[in-house]
Amino acid sequence: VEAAIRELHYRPNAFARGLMLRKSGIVGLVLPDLHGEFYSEIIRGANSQAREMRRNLLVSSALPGENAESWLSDFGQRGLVDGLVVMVSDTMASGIGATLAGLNLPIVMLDDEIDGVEHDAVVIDQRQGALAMMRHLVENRGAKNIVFVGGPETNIDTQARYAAYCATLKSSGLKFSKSNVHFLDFTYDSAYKLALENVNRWTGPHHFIFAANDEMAAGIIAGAIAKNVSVPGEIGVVGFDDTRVARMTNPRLTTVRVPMSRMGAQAVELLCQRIDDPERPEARIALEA
Amino acid sequence: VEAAIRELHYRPNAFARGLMLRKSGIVGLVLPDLHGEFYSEIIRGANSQAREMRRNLLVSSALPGENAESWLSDFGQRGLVDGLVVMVSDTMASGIGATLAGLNLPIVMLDDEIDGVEHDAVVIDQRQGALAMMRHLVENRGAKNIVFVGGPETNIDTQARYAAYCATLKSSGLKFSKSNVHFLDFTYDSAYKLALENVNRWTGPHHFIFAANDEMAAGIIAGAIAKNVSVPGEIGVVGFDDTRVARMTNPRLTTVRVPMSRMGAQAVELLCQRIDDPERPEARIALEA
DNA sequence: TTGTATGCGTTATCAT
DNA sequence: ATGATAACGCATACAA
Repeated sequence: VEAAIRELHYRPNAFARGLMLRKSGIVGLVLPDLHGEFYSEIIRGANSQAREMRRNLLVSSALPGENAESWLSDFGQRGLVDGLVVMVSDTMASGIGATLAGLNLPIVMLDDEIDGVEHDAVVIDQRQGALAMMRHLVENRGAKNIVFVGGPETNIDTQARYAAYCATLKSSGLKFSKSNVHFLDFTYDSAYKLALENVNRWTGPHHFIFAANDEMAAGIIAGAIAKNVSVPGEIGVVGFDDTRVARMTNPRLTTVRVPMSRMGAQAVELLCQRIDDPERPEARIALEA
Repeated sequence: VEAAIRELHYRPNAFARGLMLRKSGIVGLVLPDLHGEFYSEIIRGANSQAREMRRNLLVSSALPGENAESWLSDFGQRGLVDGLVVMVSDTMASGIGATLAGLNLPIVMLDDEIDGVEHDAVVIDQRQGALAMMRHLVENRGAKNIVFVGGPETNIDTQARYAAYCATLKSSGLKFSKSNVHFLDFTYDSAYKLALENVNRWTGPHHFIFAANDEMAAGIIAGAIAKNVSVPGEIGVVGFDDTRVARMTNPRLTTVRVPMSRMGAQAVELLCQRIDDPERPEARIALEA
């Protein structure tokens, strides 16, 4: 038989197999967006772990203006994937939770959780990371004034980092000012523009800018330099994520390392474990920033 | 019937459907690597086009040290995917061609072609782009000496860009020197190191460095600055790809735009067209750099 | 241990 | 036009 298999190049048919086993060997990875190094690294980690687990990886991100929920439920119920790794990121998209619950599929949430539904999760301890950064600015660098530049206000990462920002200001007796808080879109260009308009107001001894990702931090640095403001001489800028851009700014960026590819890998590992053993208790892995 | 479908949340089973139709609605995207913005943008374009065509996208990249060919043939013959978009990039991996031919699946090659096998292709006119850049340096900037910093010597993009480099030197009467050619690995860090060691030798009036991607160009600029060499004062540096880093260097990088996400999108479109109509004549789309 | 038959959920074919 | 049934390729339960 083995000889015949080789001779005829026999390969079991995936559909017939799936029909009996109710398994495809495919795990889905659903991301809110595919732009930038953050998502790219998650895919890379997920791919590598999927290969390790002998699974295939189906990647998908909703197009802007598309009804992600109806697509997701349709897609999930056709049985093509054995489970899903889902990242939502936007706190406005609360309907997704109910949709996922209705799928009756193993789900691993990335960087988020949904109530009332059994699912595994991989989260990054962002609060701790953001607190560490803020503490660093206040305690080691004697920060007197810190500007916060976030992504969209409804973004879950922005919220976590903003909360740590507020908490640290309070606990260290620094004054909070609404005019020190800006919500952008995580891009270099918008941060660059913001810096052009505001950097003169921002500068001062022991003044810092805490950007919610590295790309915006890089944009702010470039904007400051364009306005002849010296970084870190007249103002300090720090970022978040530790993407490759953090090594490319001049000076190199102080940032918070987020294990992006590990997130993807861990999520896929958790998912495959649960597919193999549906009875396993819920797991929630927190990765350190 | 329609009412019952809604009431019971009926969804056709993907396996049973695939068994009859011999179609899964899944297209595969096989990349040599998932590192960096280049591949990330290809995935983004492919995803967006796949959604448009109501297909799902399976992404995969071989792990280092893995036998990609046996995996590919096994995978392709199980019938899970309706077709493949394949990027190889390394001219050493010539065995892949025969493997793909044996699959008897619709194939779209990215940035490459394989002989003796019918397949569609999406290529970037790199030669033209690299020639344009070289001509710009020679004609508009009066370049007298140009250093070439490529990726791996077996990389297909490196070869195309290197060929244009050599051709332009020849046609414009500049002297070629083996010591002006370096093959690295496309990363910032290795280019940074290379610059630290060589930048003093490189500087001079009308001296330029032509890096085969933006990341290495950024690394070279940073290395030069670290050695107190002014860019572009004492030496000019140009890149390739027009990734986001090109906007982040200071000064902004002169580079060649490569429509990465368009590549991914075009490839998926071509693939789906062929899946729907196997008789369609071979297509080969060249995108301008 | 070896061989045979049934069912998985569809689509397609054929008889009504 | 409508309804019954075979076939897709495999895994599994059962008979030999």
